[in-house]
Amino acid sequence: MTMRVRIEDVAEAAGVSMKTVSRVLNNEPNVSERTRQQVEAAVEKLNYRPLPSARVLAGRKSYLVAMLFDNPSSNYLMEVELGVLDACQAQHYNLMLAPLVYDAKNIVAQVESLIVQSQLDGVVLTPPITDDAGVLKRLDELDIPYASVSAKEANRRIGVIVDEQGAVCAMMAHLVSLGHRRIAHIKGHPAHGASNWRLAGYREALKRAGLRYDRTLVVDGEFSYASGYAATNALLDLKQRPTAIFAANDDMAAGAICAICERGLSVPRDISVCGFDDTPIAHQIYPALTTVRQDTREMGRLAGIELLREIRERSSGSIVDVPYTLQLRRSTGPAPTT
Amino acid sequence: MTMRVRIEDVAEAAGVSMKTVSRVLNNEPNVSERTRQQVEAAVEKLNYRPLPSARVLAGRKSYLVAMLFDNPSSNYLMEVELGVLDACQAQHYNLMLAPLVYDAKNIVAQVESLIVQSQLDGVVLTPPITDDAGVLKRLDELDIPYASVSAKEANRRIGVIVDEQGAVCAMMAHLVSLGHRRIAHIKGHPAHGASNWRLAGYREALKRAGLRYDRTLVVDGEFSYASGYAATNALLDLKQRPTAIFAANDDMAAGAICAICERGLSVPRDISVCGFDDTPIAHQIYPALTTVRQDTREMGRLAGIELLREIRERSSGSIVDVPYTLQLRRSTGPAPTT
DNA sequence: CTGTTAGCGCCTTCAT
DNA sequence: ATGAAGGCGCTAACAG
Repeated sequence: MTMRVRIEDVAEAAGVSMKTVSRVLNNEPNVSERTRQQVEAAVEKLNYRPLPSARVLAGRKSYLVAMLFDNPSSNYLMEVELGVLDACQAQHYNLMLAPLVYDAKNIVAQVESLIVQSQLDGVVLTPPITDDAGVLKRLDELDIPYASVSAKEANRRIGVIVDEQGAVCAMMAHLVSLGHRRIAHIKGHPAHGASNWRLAGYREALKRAGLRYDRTLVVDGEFSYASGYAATNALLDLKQRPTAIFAANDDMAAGAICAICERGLSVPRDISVCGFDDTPIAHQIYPALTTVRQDTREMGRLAGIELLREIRERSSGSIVDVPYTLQLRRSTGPAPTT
Repeated sequence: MTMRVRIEDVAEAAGVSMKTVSRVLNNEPNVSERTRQQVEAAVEKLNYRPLPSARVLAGRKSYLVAMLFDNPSSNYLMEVELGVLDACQAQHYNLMLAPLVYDAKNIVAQVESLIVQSQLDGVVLTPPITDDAGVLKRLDELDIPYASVSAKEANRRIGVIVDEQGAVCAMMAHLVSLGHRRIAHIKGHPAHGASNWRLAGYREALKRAGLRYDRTLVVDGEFSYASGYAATNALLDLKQRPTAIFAANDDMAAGAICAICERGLSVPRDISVCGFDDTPIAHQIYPALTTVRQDTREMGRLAGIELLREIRERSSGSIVDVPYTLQLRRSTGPAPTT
């Protein structure tokens, strides 16, 4: 039975006092570089990790942050979570997962109770909670630092974003270069800011390409496979079908491909399809999906880093812009010649 | 800004010692009924709530359990995690996520350090850590309660299982009833017990159907999409192709479908494909995948419940058998008539 | 720059 | 049945 390694043991191993070890652990100033390295070596060697309860009890901080999310079963959130976890572990913070039931009626109360009961030092917000005015207001009132992942423009203070509108424009340009002129768009869930940006990018791209905006080609969706499937069936019933479909996320694009195949049509020969996110499903369907990749895990990590920075030193967290990349795969091809 | 109410304040208000208040709070014996009521009244009046950190630091329990896992980006684990979270929240325990690098060399040390440093009250094990003899041995030595999700038979003490062999047999019977005689199997990752059960079920089913075991029809895989794709290409290169492919999980089945489509063949007209797990991808690919469904979230929840039961009262946790169901979808059909 | 001395709020052990 | 003293592991405040 191994005994727990305490700060005292690290101090002894490094030949310094407990307090000096504590300084190093908390990135406090007034430690010489040499001493810092000695302490870090000892921490590494003994594999020391501070006991959260003791820190909380002695100090004023809880070293606990939570990630707030709504729809728990999405690949997107899983990836973000792992990234946030990376950031927290690197700085010896604990991460609490807070699955919320996104119900406008009591969401604010849920959040407040969570923060007070658990003594949270800060929270990471994910869509669509990033854009709930009530939650944001209460967070400000409680003076709790928070970082948002892909918040709407108006709500951005600290966190990460991707230039989604630019990404959509770039993807649309690709479709246009393939000869497509009738390009449809399946919108995302209206509560998510991403839905707006992606739609904005779609319209912007049409304008740049000199194509007119045809509202019959823009249909509602809600980010789910089923909604993409339904939306595509509506598009296929049109007198004049689109030659390409840009779905606001991969799941809906997968649903679109299914609907197209079921009618005996071929992707991309008859209709090209592209998505957004580059979730695992993108390369696990046939044909592999052309999509926009955003590094969600990295986004989570950066959001975590900015949050912790803000917690450590107020007003020092910022917005980080994470680059996107186009993943051109088999689901897009030249427009059919009519 | 009010000062925090401490146990001392309650003691004073009730006219007793701190320890007596503590006894009442923890339902310990040796408190007269009259005293108990006085204390409870004081607690109520002052709206006192014990501070978790202080409790953990002073006591021996941490109210913290961890879920150990290896491959973080799998739908399977995400679901299990949510289930475990359900169980923990219901009993006011905290869940810590422990992504491990499964490297036989230091996995035991990683686990030990995690447990000791974080003062874990128990852990939930997921495959393949469930079957790492070194880890299990050390867990027993440390006398740390643990619950396993789908452990190998020999390692089952507390946790949840599914009759995977029976499930595979049932699915195979379905294929046989569709007229298939040349049925291939893509094996799972060798370190996972599930791979063995599924292979065993495959052989068992062949025997029951009076079909001979043809080793050229059984190929290696490792649960990844890419491995399913590669394995299927090998099968399609055979002089005598299979008419059905049973992949040990859904990701590999998706890879199989892709490989088949790429050769211009059709699923299920030329070849039927089925998988295992019923992860989201199963109904997000075309054609929708016939597969075995196991309720992974429920499995996580039950594993959490059994673990907490064991923590509360030793030797009271047990093994729970979770039922499976066959999901018959479009990827399987009648065997082609030769 | 570094070390010493007190606790943080609660539970444990050992008295009474 | 109850209480007093001591410490859990860490950090804040104050020395040097």
